Amino acid sequence: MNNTSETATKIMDAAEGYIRTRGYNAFSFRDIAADVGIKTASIHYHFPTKGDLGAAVAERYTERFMTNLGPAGEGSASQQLHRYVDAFRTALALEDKMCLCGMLGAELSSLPENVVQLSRAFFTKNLSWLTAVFLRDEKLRLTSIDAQRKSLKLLALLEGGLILSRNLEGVKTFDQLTEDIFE
Amino acid sequence: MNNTSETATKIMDAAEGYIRTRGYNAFSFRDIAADVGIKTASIHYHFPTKGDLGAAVAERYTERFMTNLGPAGEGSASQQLHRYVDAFRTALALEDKMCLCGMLGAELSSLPENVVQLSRAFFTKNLSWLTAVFLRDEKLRLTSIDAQRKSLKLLALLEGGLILSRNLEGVKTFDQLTEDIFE
DNA sequence: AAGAGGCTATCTATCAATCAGTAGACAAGA
DNA sequence: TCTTGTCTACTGATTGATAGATAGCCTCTT
Repeated sequence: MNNTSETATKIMDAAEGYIRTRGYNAFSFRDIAADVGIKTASIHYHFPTKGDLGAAVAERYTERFMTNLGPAGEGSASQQLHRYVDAFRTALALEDKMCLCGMLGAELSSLPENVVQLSRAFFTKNLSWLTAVFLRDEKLRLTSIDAQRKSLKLLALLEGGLILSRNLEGVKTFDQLTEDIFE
Repeated sequence: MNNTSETATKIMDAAEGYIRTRGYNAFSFRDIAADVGIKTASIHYHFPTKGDLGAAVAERYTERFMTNLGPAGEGSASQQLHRYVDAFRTALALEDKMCLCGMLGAELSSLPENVVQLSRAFFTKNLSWLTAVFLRDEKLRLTSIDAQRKSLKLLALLEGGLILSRNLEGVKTFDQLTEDIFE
């Protein structure tokens, strides 16, 4: 049950791909097994239940996402905002994928409790990071509460923006949505 | 196969409820049958396949949603915008439900083709309605393109806002997201 | 009026496929 | 020998869907 082994990584990769395109309830252990080239029983060795797999994927995704962003205090606020929006844009442009936690957050009521908590944690971590960036922006000079609200609105715009973009005109739609958020 | 009969309506009500809370792939004919008080075979009489049921629900939802909004030219632009945002807010506040097509839009890649098309149609109809309202706003004086972009951004904010609100602090979060969209 | 036929809407019973999950054998490597 | 990781083989439950019986009701014909 070593979740950093090569096989475990491949399983998580496949699961993450399915969740971000179809949703948590639209993939099976069979799908994963076929992709990785193993039997379904082997998946259970690494991740005892589907909920465990979902939780591991959510945790890894959040960690990787935050690591890629880097510390909120790094570079200029404007740079950091661009980097943030680009994290979403790239997923859409290169792989036509949703944000993992945007998808899980929508499916909320049909998920195991631990997955729900990890999805929520992604949102709160993102909001903290964004709020710190907005507070550092010298042009804006925001109060703490205003920075929080601005973060909330940006995150909502991006999560909803991914849904709309995938259903309408893809990256073109996404770019129309995000073009003027940097003032 | 009369989809306006009392039973068909109850089936659609139940299906809509499940889709808007759990998603399309997280409910079964058994769930519906239990709610309505019939057998699963009876559902197939009214809606031959799950895709047919999903499509009927999406069509009814869009129709009802647009009817409740009324014509884009009615009342003041500001009134209409408030009414629009309130349509989303009410669903969240009273029943903790997503927008049907926000949910379907997220699950895009795991849905039957006709359901995808109807979900997309909901978005385009909403965007047309919003654009017409924004263009009528005398304070804003927007170009057609700017009105379209503003519509896109509002819809994305609301769809993403529902996801975040359900995962964070409910209506409180939603109100923080929408408080200043009326300038 | 009586009854035959057809339509509507439900039921029982069942299907093959798929689901997540388990038990236990087996092989390779330490 | 013990651990790690995979396999075969299986389970019981659930999935969407089908076949066919049945009952109630309406209409047309005799």
